[in-house]
Amino acid sequence: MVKIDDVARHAGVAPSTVSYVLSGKRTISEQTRERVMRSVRTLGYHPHAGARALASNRSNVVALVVPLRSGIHVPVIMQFATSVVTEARTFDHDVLLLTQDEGVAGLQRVAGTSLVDAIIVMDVELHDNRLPALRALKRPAVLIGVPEDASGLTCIDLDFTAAGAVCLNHLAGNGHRRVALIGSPPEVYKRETGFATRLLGGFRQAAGQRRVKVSAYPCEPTEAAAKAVVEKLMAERPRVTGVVIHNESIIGHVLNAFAHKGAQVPDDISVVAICPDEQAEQARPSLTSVAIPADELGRSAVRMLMGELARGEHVSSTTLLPPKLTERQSTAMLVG
Amino acid sequence: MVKIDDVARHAGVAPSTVSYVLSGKRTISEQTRERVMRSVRTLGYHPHAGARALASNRSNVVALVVPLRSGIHVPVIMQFATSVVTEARTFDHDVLLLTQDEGVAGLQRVAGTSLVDAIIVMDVELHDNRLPALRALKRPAVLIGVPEDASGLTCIDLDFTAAGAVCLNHLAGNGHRRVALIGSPPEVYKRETGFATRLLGGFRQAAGQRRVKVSAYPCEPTEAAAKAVVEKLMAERPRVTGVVIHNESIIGHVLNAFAHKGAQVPDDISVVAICPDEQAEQARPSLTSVAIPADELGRSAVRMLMGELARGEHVSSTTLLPPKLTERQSTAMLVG
DNA sequence: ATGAAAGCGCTAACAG
DNA sequence: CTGTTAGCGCTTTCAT
Repeated sequence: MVKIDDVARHAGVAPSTVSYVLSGKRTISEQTRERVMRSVRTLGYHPHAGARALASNRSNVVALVVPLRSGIHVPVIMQFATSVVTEARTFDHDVLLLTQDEGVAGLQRVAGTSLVDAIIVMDVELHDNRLPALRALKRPAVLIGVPEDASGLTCIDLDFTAAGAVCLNHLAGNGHRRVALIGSPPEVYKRETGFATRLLGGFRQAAGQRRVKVSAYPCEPTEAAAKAVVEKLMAERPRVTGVVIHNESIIGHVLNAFAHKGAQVPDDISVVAICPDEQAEQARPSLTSVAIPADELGRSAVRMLMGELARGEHVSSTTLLPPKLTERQSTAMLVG
Repeated sequence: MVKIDDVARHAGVAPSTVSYVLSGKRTISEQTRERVMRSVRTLGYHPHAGARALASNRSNVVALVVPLRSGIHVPVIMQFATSVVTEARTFDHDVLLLTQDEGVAGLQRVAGTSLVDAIIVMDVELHDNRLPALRALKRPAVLIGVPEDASGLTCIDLDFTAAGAVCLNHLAGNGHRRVALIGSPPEVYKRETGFATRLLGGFRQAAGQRRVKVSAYPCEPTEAAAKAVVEKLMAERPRVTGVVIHNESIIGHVLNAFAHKGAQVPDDISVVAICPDEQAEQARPSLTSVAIPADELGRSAVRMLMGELARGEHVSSTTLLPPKLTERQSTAMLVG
């Protein structure tokens, strides 16, 4: 392995100069910079990550904790993870992948060993058991999702309360007076995962203001469950004309079920989904939807972390991205 | 931060003894081991990962390169990644997540800086441009997928050739004489991703031996494309009674399209899928399928890497996992 | 079965 | 603008 002394010798400078050229932490004359860079390239020099981490107290790695459980659409996780990796690379950082099942111990391990400089935690629940550990950590962390008590923490998420309201208001604005929400599986609400609860809350509150009658139907992520829920809905509330779907996995199945029962979208039923734009565009008919901005969340999470690392000081904050509703073919004005 | 000297002092031993207790690299009396472990716990000691990597020339991290492109079912990637992380943890290793778009440079970076001890590369193509770099790397690597020239490399994959044959033989054994393959998007075949090409090859070869007439229909991963392909198939080859689907994303759509055209599965059409067992079980009707063993591939990949790291010597090999076909409700004996 | 001490390769004062 | 040097915290010979 070629090391910094080799490069220094080859370029006729001091090792520290090579280090400074590489880190840009002090001004170097264009001459020597070039000479050093040439040596770096010809020798194929790669600084040793461990040595660097030891000397600088920075590993240039961030941890990403991904959920494994149900209720979160896998493609959204992947999209988020990809966005985190890509953005981290623009800051010269790498990403260590952790699964949620390591829990608190995993966080303490990677932070305690200085394996990572910072942590991103996906899918944080309202009463997440990792919150105390996260607060006690000596490294910056950003949570995707907002716990009930976010004090001392940095959180970011889509504003699901506003998203619920936006969906309802869109339907109400189109004249719909009876609207149903087809949502996540019951266990997601029980577990108190913030996003499902918040969306339902915003949905209900807006309904109250608009004097729209609403009902909620949790739904497991299977075709059979989707079909059953649609049948139950149509039997129990035959006068419902608007539906909000907050469960990416079953969107297609719900649409098929409506078609099967002879309900045309949007002629008989208007549908709004909360899902990635890509999915909304591919559906037939294309879906009016509130986007799940996985890319933006990932990018923002990384940027906030890098900001904290650069400043060296921690400021608690929670950022809620405003929902963006895009009108497509699945919603229409209620006639008659 | 508490360091090894603190632990040593607290336990009344030398730092090296603490190190040996933790690594188990030499025999320690039960007495001192316990004393040291108690000190470790009471002080909350976590060895510094960078220092460790520098001194031992081992980072205890493996890189996982995941694909971003189309043609690979996202849930399978996640399942594989999860399995890799979980298995790596049992060997006290962590996983660094890389995306394919960093290409050769990414491999050289993480290997060159000693950030990782070993590398797992998913979705390797027949003529993958990373092969030379992978061969030249001074660290063990295992490829998921088998390139045309696998010399000097360690590869592992499902035996897709055998899988193609198994699917065809199952249908042929049930009396089907005309069988179609609905496969991956055309670009996957053009790109020469091994698995699609191999499956098709095994399928065709078995058909030749069995004197079954076969045809192949590439298919984009959208509902519209699936519907179009089914219509085309039924128009062009009305006498086809058996179908193999090798494209996880469209399985549901294909089944719906058949139903829509009045073709009952399995009464009119027998269907075999290549997909994760979980997906096959959830489909209605449940699908006779050859499993994509993402878990097992992930576990095996990690184990092979750990083996090489332990032995310190590289042996090239390619492991093909035998396909396992599970009969479910979607295939039946051809009658009439 | 345990200690002592020499690095591992780099960064960041400090010095000029 | 550049060089000198003292560590960063651990592992691992070499000793005993």
